[in-house]
Amino acid sequence: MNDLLGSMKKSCTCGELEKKHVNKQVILMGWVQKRRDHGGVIFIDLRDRKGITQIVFNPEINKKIHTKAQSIRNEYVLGVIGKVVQRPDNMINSNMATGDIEVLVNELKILNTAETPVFQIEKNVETSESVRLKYRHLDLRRPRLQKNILTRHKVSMVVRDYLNKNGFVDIETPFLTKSTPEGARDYLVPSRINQGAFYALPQSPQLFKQLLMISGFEKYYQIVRCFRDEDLRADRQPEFTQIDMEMSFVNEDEIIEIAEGLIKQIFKKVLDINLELPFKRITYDESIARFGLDRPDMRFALELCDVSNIVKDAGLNVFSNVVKKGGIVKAINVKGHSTFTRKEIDEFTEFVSIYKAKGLAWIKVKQDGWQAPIAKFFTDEKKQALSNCLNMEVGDIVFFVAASAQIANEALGQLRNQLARHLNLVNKNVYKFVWVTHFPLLEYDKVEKRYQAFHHPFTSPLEEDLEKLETALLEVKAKTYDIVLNGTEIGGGSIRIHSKGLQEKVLNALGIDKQEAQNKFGFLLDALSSGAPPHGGIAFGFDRLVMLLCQEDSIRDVIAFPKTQKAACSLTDAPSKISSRKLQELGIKVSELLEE
RNA sequence: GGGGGCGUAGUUCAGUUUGGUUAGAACGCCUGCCUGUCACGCAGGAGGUCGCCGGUUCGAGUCCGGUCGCUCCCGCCA
Repeated sequence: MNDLLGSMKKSCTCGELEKKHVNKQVILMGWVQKRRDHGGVIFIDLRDRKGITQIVFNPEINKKIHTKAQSIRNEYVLGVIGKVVQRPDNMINSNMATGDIEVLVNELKILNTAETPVFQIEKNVETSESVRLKYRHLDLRRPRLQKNILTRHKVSMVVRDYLNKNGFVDIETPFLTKSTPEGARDYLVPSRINQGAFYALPQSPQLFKQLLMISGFEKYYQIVRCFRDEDLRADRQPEFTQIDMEMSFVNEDEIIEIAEGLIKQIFKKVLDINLELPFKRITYDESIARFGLDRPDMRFALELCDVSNIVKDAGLNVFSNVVKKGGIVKAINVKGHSTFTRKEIDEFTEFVSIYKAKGLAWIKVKQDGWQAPIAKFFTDEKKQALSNCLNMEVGDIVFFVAASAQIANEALGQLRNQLARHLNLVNKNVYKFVWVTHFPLLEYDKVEKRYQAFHHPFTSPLEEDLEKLETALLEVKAKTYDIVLNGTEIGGGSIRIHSKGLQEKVLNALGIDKQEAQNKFGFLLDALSSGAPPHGGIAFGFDRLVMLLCQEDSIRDVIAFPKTQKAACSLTDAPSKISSRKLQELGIKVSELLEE
């Protein structure tokens, strides 16, 4: 039988006692981190969220309590009353925050016993993720997740504080909402009252925050859950959190400025790092040209170079044929690494094949000339041109990918990051931000055979590109801005369309005719015609941001109760089957194929 | 939908290449001893459906087929 808490009240935490508290009577409560039973004296490390304090049971001081303490095991929950005493000089533990003192116990309550945990509640005891997820309540006791979750809390506080002070209003938006045709797959919720009809969980509060601007709130924010029914990744969960913002009467610069201020505050308050503002800005086109990706890691150079014009008639068919078909040849010069082995090059070749590159050509620049299978195809003149373009010097190795622009850029951009990892060029303690602006408004989906919004269908085109809406859709750039930190997109936004006419035009370009537009977005179009102010906003991936601040590799490690890659919760076993009665109530019949 | 990795004591792993006696180690756990430890120490002990199902074989942790789970990635994620 456990002891009752009664009127016992924690007087301090296990992390705060030091020399100046000596002789004080204290009441501590917490979990047993470790017991060391010497037959005579028993030491117990008592842990709470703030730290660990050594408590001592001495049979000479209190025989009865000492006897009781013999039954204590790891993770038991204790309440103790005792006196803070200074440790003898030679027994001070300098590795411990509270190592100067210990607490001599004169009253002990065993508030709860505990089964031996399936894994040790300690730092640096490796445990597989499946076990950690199944016993998440135990994993959350450990220092790593405690720290991450507290960091997450701190970020959230800083965000709220900053936005509140800047006049933003926290407004909740519905979770039970309308399915939209564009974008990710929706999570659906059946309606019992309207059988056969479904709500969708929001992929983001996009339209609601625009409506709030139309309602005149001018500055909105929310730290809000979003839902997308797509396959998971280390940085993608089916439910995730955004810092969502929207402002009226602003242009891109004002939103970027507010967002930069927010990031600066977070880094200052959470990591005590002073970021320099403003962050660098590059356009989407420049980002793709120089780094191959729309989320460049700016911690290292290794820029890409388009060599199509030089190699297209160099007599090397794999290059010239690609250029003839409208593709490109891009190259990356890895300075000073002509020492790459055959095996390393093979690995890089295999790496780019993930991104559909069919091969990876290379040239090693040696003292006595080029060493490369493709070298013989180049005339001296071409060699010189290539050398100049890529700044090739003795000791360098250059990699080439020839493919469609999309594949070549993606493959070489990914290779760029891979090379940086391989060569250890990335410093984990450096934080390089960059804004990537002016994304295309639309892209062409070859599978669906139609245009799709690159960002979302409510994004405003650049004013100077409005005419191209009629003539060259794919050349229209948009008023967008993504913020990228060390190669990870942590946020993005846009200026929205606030005129009904333009919105209809863009929907039309997306292949949504007037009738369909009215059905699906009628409420927005109506609102736009009711006096909508110019407005725009941004959303940050809260989990990703916290992940980077915690130097974790997966957002699962900054979410208290994450899902597995099959979108299941190991702790609760969700999702699970439901009774036929409940299904009936909802008017839902599960396909026979799925039933056993 | 596709490709890669992993699955052996409570936990982390070795053993699988080349099938062969009783499947090992560390940590944890249990018992006893121990009055100054803090990775306490000493002595002893318990603990395994080798993910699951099937096949090959005299014999399978090991080989083959299937399946489930975890994970990384491609596709997907406006």
